[in-house]
Amino acid sequence: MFTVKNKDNSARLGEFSTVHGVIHTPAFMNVATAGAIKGGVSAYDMREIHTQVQLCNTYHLHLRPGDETVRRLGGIREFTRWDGPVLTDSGGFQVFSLAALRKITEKGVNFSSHIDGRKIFMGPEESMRIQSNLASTIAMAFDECIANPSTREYTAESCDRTVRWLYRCKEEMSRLCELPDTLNRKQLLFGINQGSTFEDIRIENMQKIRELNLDGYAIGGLAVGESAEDMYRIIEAVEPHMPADKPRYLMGVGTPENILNAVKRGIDLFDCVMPSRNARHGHVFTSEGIRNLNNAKYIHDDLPMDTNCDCPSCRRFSRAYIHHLIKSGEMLAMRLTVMHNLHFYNTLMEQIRAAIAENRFEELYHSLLPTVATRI
RNA sequence: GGGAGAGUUCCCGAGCGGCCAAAGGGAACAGACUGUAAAUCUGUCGUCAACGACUUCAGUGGUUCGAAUCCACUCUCUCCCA
Repeated sequence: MFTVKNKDNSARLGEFSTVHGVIHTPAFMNVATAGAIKGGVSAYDMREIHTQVQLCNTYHLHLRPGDETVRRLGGIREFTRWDGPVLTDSGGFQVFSLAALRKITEKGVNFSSHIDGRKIFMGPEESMRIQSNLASTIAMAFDECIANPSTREYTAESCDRTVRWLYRCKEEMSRLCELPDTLNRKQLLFGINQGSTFEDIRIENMQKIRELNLDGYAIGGLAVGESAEDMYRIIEAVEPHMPADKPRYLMGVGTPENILNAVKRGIDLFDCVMPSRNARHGHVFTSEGIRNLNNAKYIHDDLPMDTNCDCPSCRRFSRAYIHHLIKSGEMLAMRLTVMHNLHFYNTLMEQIRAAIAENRFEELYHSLLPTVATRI
């Protein structure tokens, strides 16, 4: 059940009620691909950094430890001890990112496992069954994330196939939710819009998939190499065709700047690997801009990573200490920077929500934009 | 005192007459990262007025058209025997 509480121009403040809790939107979902946020952040840390939703991956958990295993252990929420909402990605992105190891047919995709090279098949039905076993709050449709650039012909052909897959996803999900021993019989299903950078294909695709009346809609296949302008252009083109009463999720995006721009254009949900991955690599997002804590200039810097931050890391530790931990290869460095970056993203979303509630989103947008992408 | 071996660019370590400013690591410095095959990857790493020039392979002297590589002596270190 999704309700829009307030609209500030196109920016929306929403409440998304699920069986596993309410998600206040706009929200950033914290990526825990294999059931944990990389960098040593567990479910009990996630409350401290204001996480609302955990995102896990169908493909990874299917390979290891196996979705049947997760099911026997009570589902992904019980398994990871994260009691809030969980969104599972369908494995569709792996169709794209493991491109060298796969073959796509109408039925589905043959992958080569990145772990041991063994052949695995995944189609819409397999993806739904796995996600049903994982018992996430929200399942994503099995799609093909089209590479950029792609030809018009290939894009059209792939989108049509993804729509056919979507029908199969919905049917299989409905069937699974009817089964008495299904762990989450209220599992939600989101459809995914594709169409590369072709506005007309994007719109046509959106019109087709909204007919299925799914629980939410995602825009996929962006932030895969196209310019930010192209990305915003596509969002602007598609957004008017997305149901107003359903959550809208921009998959895999992005930088704080991207998020501000997407919220401004009516997007409610985000996820991205960037805050956690960049943190592991020493880059932290702060209220003053982006810092690279690898840099020698932090050797004697006794201030916290972000002087305006009250995350567990900034409340206690200095840039100099974290710089030293990075240089020494201490895993604590990653934990502290990852927690900070996710806290930064999660509280950025809180600021955005507060601003929309008070009809001052534009103001926030203009005050944040100049610093958020600056390297310091 | 006798014998054996070794000294290479910040460190470790290859090279054993020309293709050597010198492999490969490490360290250091910088950069990338957008539904995570990523605690990963890339670049720089003797000096300079830099598509070229200059100074380097413990030191000094020599052999050679040409030496980090061969010879002599010196210094330093390691090991073995007394």
